[in-house]
Amino acid sequence: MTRTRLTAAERGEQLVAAAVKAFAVSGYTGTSTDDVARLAGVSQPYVIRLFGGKQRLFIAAVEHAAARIEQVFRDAAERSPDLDSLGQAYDELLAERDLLTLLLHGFAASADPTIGGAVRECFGRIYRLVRELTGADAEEARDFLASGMLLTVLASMQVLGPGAVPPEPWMAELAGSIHKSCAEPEPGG
Amino acid sequence: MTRTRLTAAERGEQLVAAAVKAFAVSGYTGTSTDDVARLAGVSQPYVIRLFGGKQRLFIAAVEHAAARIEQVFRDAAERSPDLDSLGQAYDELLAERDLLTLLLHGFAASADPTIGGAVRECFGRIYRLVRELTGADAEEARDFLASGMLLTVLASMQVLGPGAVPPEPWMAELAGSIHKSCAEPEPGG
DNA sequence: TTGACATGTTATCAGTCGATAACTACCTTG
DNA sequence: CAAGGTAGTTATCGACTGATAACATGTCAA
Repeated sequence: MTRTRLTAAERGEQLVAAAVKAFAVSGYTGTSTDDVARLAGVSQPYVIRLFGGKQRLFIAAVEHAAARIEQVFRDAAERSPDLDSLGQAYDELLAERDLLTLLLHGFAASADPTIGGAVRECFGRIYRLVRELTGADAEEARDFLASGMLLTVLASMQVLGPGAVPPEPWMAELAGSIHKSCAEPEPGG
Repeated sequence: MTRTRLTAAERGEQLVAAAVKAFAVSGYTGTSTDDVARLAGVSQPYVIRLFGGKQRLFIAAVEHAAARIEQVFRDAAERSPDLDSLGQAYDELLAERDLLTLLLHGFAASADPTIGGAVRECFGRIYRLVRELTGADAEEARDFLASGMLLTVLASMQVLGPGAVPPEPWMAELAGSIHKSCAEPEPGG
């Protein structure tokens, strides 16, 4: 029989994973701690006790998402330490839409000082990591992050990524011009 | 004596303006219809009756913000129909942070099908307008929107715009490299 | 003036939410 | 086995929210 009780650390990780999924759908205020609790199969008061409050759970989820992106970037840079490599890695992150949408909810929720502080720190860390891994200058890093933000927004709007909405012409145009710079050989060549 | 009663249309406009401000701070679920009502100086049930529900009020606010951006772009294109001109206009929109943050909340809330549909329509309309006004190709328009999304996120995070947080090094770097392409002469030259 | 419509309010409700308190069950260590 | 810490639950609460209903007030045309 499987273990019936987990350590607090294990349960915490499980809850953060559930929080990423739940908060990505409905945002900070729109998601109840009970939503997260049920997704992880525990009771709602236990979530509160483990994290000390809803806000801390949300911030933990945002930081988890940011850490995941950092990890993906590090892996990509290990293969090839340039912006193209990281860009390709970010494209693959579109498959994990929850991460990106959660971050977007975090950005939008920055009016709350505590959340804003945490979110800015995550963003700054990613910016510095991109420059450090690729040696890009400020302008190059800025363009890279700009593309990333557009992809993040499009993914959250379900214009890109798995389970995307039926494409309108403008969506196809936008998606088609993505990573033109990555120089895929023309189809049928 | 000033009129004590407004027409429904006038009150509606007033409420949409209040909704933009209120929803920008706390998002769709985090803002109560009573918040909006008090900001506009009317009772909460009246807001519901005028708009039919909270969701319709939110969508009206998002569409208002998008329409404002379209208007700013049209004005800019009338002066000079190129992307630099529109980019400069968008920079000035940073002063109206509410608009951009509200849109960001809208993007993030796209998991709701009704809101998602409205938000995607606004985004598509802006994309088409940019191409139409400037004659930009898909790739140019994409880069323009990407920069816009980064600016929107930075403004929402209070990294840019009025009342921004005390700048960290990475913020100064990101802000400093913005619109390098707009070719300001080097300082002290 | 009067009546009818449009503008707006107060009262109220059923549902939801985050958080606390108190209790229970499990597991390890001596 | 006993005991104490760890993991987890149920019960409950006060506050808040969106929406409805009923009522009140201002405005304009005939």
